[in-house]
Amino acid sequence: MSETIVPIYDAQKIEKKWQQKWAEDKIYDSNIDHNRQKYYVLTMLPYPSGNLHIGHWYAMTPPDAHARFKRMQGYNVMFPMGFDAFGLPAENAAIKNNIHPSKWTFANIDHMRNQLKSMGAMFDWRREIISAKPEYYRWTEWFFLQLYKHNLAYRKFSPVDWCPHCNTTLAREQVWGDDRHCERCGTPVIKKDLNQWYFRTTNYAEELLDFSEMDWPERVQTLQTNWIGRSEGASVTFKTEYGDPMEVFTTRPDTLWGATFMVIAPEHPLVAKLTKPETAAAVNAYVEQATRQTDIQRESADREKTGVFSGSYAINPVNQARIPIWIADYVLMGYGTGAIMAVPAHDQRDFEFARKFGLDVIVVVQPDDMEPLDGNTMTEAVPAHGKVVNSDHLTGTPGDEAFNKVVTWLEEQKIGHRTINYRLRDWLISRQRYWGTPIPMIYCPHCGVVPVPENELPVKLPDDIEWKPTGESPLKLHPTWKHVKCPVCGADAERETDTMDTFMCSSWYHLGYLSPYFPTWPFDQKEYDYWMPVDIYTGGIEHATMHLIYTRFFHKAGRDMGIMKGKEAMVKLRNQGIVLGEDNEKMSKSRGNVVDPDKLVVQYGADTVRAYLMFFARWEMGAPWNSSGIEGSSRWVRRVWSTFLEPGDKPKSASAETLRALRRKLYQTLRSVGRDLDTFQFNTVISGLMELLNELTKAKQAGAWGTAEWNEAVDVYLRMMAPVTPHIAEELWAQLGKPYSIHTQSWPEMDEEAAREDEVTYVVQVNGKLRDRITLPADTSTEDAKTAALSSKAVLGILDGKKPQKVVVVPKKLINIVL
RNA sequence: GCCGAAGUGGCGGAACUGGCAGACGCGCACGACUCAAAAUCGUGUACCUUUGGUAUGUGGGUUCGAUUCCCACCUUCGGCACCA
Repeated sequence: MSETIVPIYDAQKIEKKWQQKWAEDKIYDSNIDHNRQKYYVLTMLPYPSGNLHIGHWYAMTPPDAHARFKRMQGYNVMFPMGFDAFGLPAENAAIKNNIHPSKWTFANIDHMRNQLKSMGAMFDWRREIISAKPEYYRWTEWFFLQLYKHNLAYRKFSPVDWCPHCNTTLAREQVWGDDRHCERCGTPVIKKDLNQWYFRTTNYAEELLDFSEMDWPERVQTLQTNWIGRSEGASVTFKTEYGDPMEVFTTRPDTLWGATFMVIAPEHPLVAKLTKPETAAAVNAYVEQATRQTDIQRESADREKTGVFSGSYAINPVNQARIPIWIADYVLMGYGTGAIMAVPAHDQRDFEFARKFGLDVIVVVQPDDMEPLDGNTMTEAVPAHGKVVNSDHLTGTPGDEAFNKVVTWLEEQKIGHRTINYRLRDWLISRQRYWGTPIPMIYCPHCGVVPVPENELPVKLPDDIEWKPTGESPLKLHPTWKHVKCPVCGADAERETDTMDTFMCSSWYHLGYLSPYFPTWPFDQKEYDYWMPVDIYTGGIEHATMHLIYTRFFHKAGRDMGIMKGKEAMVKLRNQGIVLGEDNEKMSKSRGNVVDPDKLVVQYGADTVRAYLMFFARWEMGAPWNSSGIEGSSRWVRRVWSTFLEPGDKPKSASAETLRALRRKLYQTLRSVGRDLDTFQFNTVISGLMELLNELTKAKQAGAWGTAEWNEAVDVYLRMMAPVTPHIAEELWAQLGKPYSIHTQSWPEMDEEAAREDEVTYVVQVNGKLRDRITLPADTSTEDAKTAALSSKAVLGILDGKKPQKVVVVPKKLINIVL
């Protein structure tokens, strides 16, 4: 063989060369083309932390292969990339290193953009957006104003979750775990009373539960459904002795007659009014210690119930019973109305409370399959549904009718109505930080809350800023920034000094790419009408209840305001898993198990890294990194190189049978690789290509090199490889004298005839056990196959003259002889 | 406690509609090449009491036939959780 004339595979050189050429030739520019079907591929944009992580490669390069595949199939594909550039790390770095967040952020972006380019992805960089640029955030501000105009943004003074380490408030979604810690830094959150801006996400609770016409993973649907937490029930208005209405929510209106007391949260507004002089001392002490308690202590489910009697009574509207009102922290101000009717016989929490404080337990539901219940002797609540008892005119109602019957009656009596309660809260967007989008509002002593006029947007962040982590927004401490004239009356007024949650920036970035920094509207309508909705969106599962709910809310609100169109912005969603360190732990600097993609690119080349990331795990599962595993992908890439470039022995001497087999395998692979690139089964894309290479090697040894079939196979192989390993595919394409560029070629045509099997191997089973294999022509009739199986030596030996009871023939697969 | 996902060789994983379990790769072993090593190439690689038998977390079921469908359980991971 003539190794000397075959160039060495130099990934570094090839990859740089082609990346440069593709950029010069603008082959990945995506423009409106009404003659072609559009395909918008979107991958969650990175935060410019400073360095690209292997996780970014894992998240981005397989979708890139998918995008490239779609492009070869003839779609007009847009695959944009940008940076989610506002956020705390920049500000923390600023404080630590005394460097301006903007400087830090934009330097990181420049570095990371180059790292991203080393992937060889088909990003259309003309469409890049950076959320921290005023040209971008003016529209984030504008969206805020639209939400405000449409009464979807409001300001409220209330206790909010506050991270003492990040010195800012957090949305409910950003508080995680049993100990209620900050999603970003892990510090347990505390409560603070602040005046904050909210979006009415709860207005869309019901619609957000509807996933029809969406191809989103079940897992995300479940997470979001649980997060929204819908419960059907009734709202019933009790009255205090003084006539104050006290609304409660219950999922069990059929137990209303069993309410023996009421419980209100320690923060409930009626606490003071209901407290009698003789109970004041106890109530005040209880409320005070409840406030002091952390949420961790208050919310642990196994904790013993505590509470105190308010001194007042309420009237149950269904039977005029006079029942005591208690104050207890097992009732949460944040869910329902902060007040409950307690039915100890049928709710375990109420039962424990009643037993501890000696309150009545009245049975009003009797399940058919249980002994008659007795409130005085029962040891736990019976939450099961069943026949209504002891409930005036409703006594005797079967369990399955009780709910509707009671609610209808409540509505007739005008004491209650059917309602639905959600766990979902409104989205708290105020952050007491500098590096975010300013909230474009002004507080005027005469006019109150006044929005900044749209033609004055953007409200820009000041550059000269002091870094004092005080818990107040740095904008508040700036000497001049907040002082403005009221746009309505001209009086001295003050700007809002809080900035927005960065999830606000990422709620509409998919629209930012359509026409970056468009001057007159958040996007160019022509681009919107052509490209939207996003055809496939990919990203990490950790955003299931944050970004992915916010962005759905944003789209629906935008649609209702006439800005956006359609039910959802992202039709299809796929989540990648996590690449763990070699030690099977999450990668972190402190563990020292971080895999650096830059080093891998230097060592193996981007194509090998791409191939390995697609091959080594099920993409949606993720797996621990394996540094010797990547050698396999590297070998594959180098074997492709040498197999295609080195001439074979005995060229053109292969038998017709060899060449037929080669084409068969080639087109069978084309079928599976195309299917798998379409359905995100990247690992089998690579294994399919590996198998085919093994077949090519065999054919080459058998003298196929130089034949028309060989050349056809190489051509098809390179096209199939192009989405996965774009550089080596382009280089080999060029070396073999084919016209530039392989990435503007179309996906190979399927040849069904070539892929057809001439022969099929039937598995012969006796009683389901494998006994023989027989190879028959593909067009053998089932009858002939059966005859062949029954005359197989192995079968005859087992049958030993007996007659089979039954013979099952699965065409082209299997024959099972049942004795 | 509730909701969800996943359990297949030493490892990552494959198996399209219920039809040959373990494709492909890693690792390992042996061999070729080499003075030697690396690289490369080739062969082998689930287990056992081996004319056969057992194996896809465990135990059942449906079926001629189950990794695949059904029931119960176990383990791991993720989410929610005094949510009325």
